[in-house]
Amino acid sequence: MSITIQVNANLYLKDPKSSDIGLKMLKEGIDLINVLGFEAFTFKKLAQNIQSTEATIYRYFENKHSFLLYLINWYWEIIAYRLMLATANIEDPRLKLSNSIRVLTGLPDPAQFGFIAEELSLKQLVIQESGKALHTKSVDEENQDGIYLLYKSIVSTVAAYVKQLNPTFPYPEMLISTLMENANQQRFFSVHLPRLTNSNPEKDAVEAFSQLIIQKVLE
Amino acid sequence: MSITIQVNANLYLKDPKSSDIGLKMLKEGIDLINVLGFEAFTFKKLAQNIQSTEATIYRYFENKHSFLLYLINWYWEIIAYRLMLATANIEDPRLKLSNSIRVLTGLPDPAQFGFIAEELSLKQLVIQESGKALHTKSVDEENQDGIYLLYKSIVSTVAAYVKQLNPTFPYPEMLISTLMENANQQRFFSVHLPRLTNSNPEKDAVEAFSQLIIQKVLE
DNA sequence: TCAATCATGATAGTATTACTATTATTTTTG
DNA sequence: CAAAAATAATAGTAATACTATCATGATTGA
Repeated sequence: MSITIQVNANLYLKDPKSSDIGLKMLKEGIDLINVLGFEAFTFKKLAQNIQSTEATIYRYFENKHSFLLYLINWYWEIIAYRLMLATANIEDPRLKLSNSIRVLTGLPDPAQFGFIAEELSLKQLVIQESGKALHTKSVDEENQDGIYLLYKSIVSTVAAYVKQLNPTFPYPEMLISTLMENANQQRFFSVHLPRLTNSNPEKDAVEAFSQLIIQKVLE
Repeated sequence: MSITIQVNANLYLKDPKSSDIGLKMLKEGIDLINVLGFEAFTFKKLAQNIQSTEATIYRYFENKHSFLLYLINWYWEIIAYRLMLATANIEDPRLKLSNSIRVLTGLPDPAQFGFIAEELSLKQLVIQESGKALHTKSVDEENQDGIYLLYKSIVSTVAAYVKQLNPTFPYPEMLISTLMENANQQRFFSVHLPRLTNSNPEKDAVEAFSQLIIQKVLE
């Protein structure tokens, strides 16, 4: 089975998944950003890496920033897809929620993944760079263009399970967005500033922490 | 009473608090970054704003990135100072912790502030830009230079109260760094992506949420 | 199969940025 | 008041984030 995940059309000028060279841009782009960091990443370097030219890349993406947003949205699409799978045919809201928290904050199950090839390197990229995509003067404009619809719908879906379990809990969206964002933050800490966390790459504790919070807060 | 808060000496070439023009750099720099966003902020623009030159600013700060780190560290110094005040002469660890959470996640008490003039605009800057300062390829180097010592000591101090209250809780540092980072994140959401949160600028709920988490998790 | 269209490549160019360097002028201080 | 230090003025550089132009190769549809 092979799955192609579609990304919001406002994020590209020409669909990169519609051509070989576009696919190369995505694949090599992810790796290059992971190696160089987003600041040092340039379309020129990417063009060299895929034996193409800056002009060609600019025909697919308006600019560097859009390219990053595209990749992050792609990641969210994967998460949304996994979320759907993980909650399908489950009635118990408690289980629905706990499966969702696994998808949002856990590490991808090695037994399961592989069929979305870029998932791991994309996750790496999101951990390192997603903060930069959001915290710009252009958030509001991008929000208007619907760039964050998917992100909001993920939070809203999972927050609904929270409401089901505990209708009087006053902060369902805040609880979910906290745990979601925090998962990336803690994994960044665990590599670079380990004193700020109790998780580490050998024994990842981010999901356990998140499940604990959920359980304690809603019990 | 007037308080001057000292910032880590690795963050500047020449102490900006030691001269008039240096102080202007800080004051105008904060405002300019808040207006333009860090990406569009340049030393040239700052120089124009303070009737000085790029060269002069470069004698105080190695580069734009260091300037941002300086400002964020200054904010942490203020927080550390407030933390010290808020926990002085208190024995009960429960109260110590709850006062600490107020300092880390609450809004500054209008009755109290004013004596550190830049506090409000600095907080604004931290909410918008602090993610960018951390998520760079140079984190590890900066960490080696001791840039994050203060941040780590804040987390460690408050985590110690958590341990006192509940010695078997397995994630004290993670709990505190989660709530600390989240406070900025949620306030960003409340302005730009309100569907992701249950706090809003009119009725800020970030501290209440944080205190609730603490209470539920440690009870 | 051939022309038209389209995607890409090659190359050049521009304004801005993030600095560095040099020298002149002003301010501070002993 | 002289020497030292700080700042201003100005110029310059390599890199970046694009835009523009035109040639070439591939695709397609009549």
